[in-house]
Amino acid sequence: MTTEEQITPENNILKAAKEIFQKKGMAAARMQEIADEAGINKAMLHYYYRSKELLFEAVFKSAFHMLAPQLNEIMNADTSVFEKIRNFSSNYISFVLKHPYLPNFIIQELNRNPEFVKNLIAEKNFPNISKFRQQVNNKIEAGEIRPINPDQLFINIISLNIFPFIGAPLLKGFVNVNDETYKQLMEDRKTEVADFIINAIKI
Amino acid sequence: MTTEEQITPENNILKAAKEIFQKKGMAAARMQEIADEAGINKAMLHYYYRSKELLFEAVFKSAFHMLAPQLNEIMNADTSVFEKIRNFSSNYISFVLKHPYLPNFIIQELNRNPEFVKNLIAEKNFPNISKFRQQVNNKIEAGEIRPINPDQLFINIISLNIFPFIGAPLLKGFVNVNDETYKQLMEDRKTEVADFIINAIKI
DNA sequence: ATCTAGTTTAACCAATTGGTTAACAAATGT
DNA sequence: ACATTTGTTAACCAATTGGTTAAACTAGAT
Repeated sequence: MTTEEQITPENNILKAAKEIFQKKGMAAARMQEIADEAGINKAMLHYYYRSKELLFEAVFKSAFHMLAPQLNEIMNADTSVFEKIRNFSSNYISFVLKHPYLPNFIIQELNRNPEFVKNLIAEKNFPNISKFRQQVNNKIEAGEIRPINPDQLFINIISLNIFPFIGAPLLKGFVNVNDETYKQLMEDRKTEVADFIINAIKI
Repeated sequence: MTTEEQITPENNILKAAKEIFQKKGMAAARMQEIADEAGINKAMLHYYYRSKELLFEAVFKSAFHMLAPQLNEIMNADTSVFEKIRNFSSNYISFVLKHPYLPNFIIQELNRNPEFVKNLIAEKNFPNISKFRQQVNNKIEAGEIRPINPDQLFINIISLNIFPFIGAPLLKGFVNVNDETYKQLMEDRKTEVADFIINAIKI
């Protein structure tokens, strides 16, 4: 009983808008282009979503809701720190390989409009890492992992999983590989990233 | 004898254009806004740089040349792998703390136009990591560090150093800290990141 | 059949944008 | 002193953009 994607005009528009907004960003996206992508008249966009700004917000929230709850679920799950690191890395890389434009879109638009994050925090499923923090501190006290600021560890986990996608064009140049080889590197990271992190903190 | 920043009209425009382009991106930046920032007439922008596209390219290359040579120098220096990791982390974080918009600007525009990277690769100072690769492989054979694909290690180094700046708005929300506290986290990373990486690979 | 509500379209509009132009001012050379 | 190049400005322009409108089409209700 997954949420069936109905083929309402709203969803059709949203899908087209996602495509264009995520590829070009808010400023460079054109309403006409979105209408073409959706195969409808431009006026329909304004009929269903009042303005470009509102359509963009709908797209952004939809995109964010695809990513954030996953993070939340994993971080608050009833599993060990190491399992969380493994699950998150594996799940996120798999997910992003299927939606390559998503992370860059979110990061970019949050940089463009940092206040936007306040809206997101207010929502119910906004990721909360307090449980993770506690678990890390417990492990440190138990002498099972090296002393580390849990926030820094969290930042490291996110960085290692997300940046390789956002920085793909640059990194492809640096390591000098073609798209296919780079994709294989990303596949490998599903397990490599977690191993790397766990090695870094395990005593 | 550092390259003195002359106060020619070209440099004045370039500085203003950097400010605006890096804050808003190519598409959202307005020529009038750049002119205002530079305190000159809009027509002057076209007098010194023919078009928005060319002005943007000048800004982009100038920005890239601030970052890439540093990477190249450190990676090709006559120092050990561990020293390179420490130097790079410390230098880069210090540098980016002074130029917070830079990494996001470069990453964003390379995603918008991935072919751009081909131009950059052709330039003389484009980072080359072959020496680093060789050093890592030697260390692995010598049994001093764990087996790891040098390219993956390189990607990890870059990710851990750069993403916390690009993803700052999001990460500030996740770890729930204010700007000042977050900046302190970044200061700490000058040494924490290198420690983390070295712990991950050292046997 | 016809009324009504929602849906769709083509034509239109005002504002903005990158870019040009032609006249004017300031140096620079002779 | 004069001419020529270089720098600067305000006014202008064509194209594009997000958004509107009024008329037409559809489908269900009566």
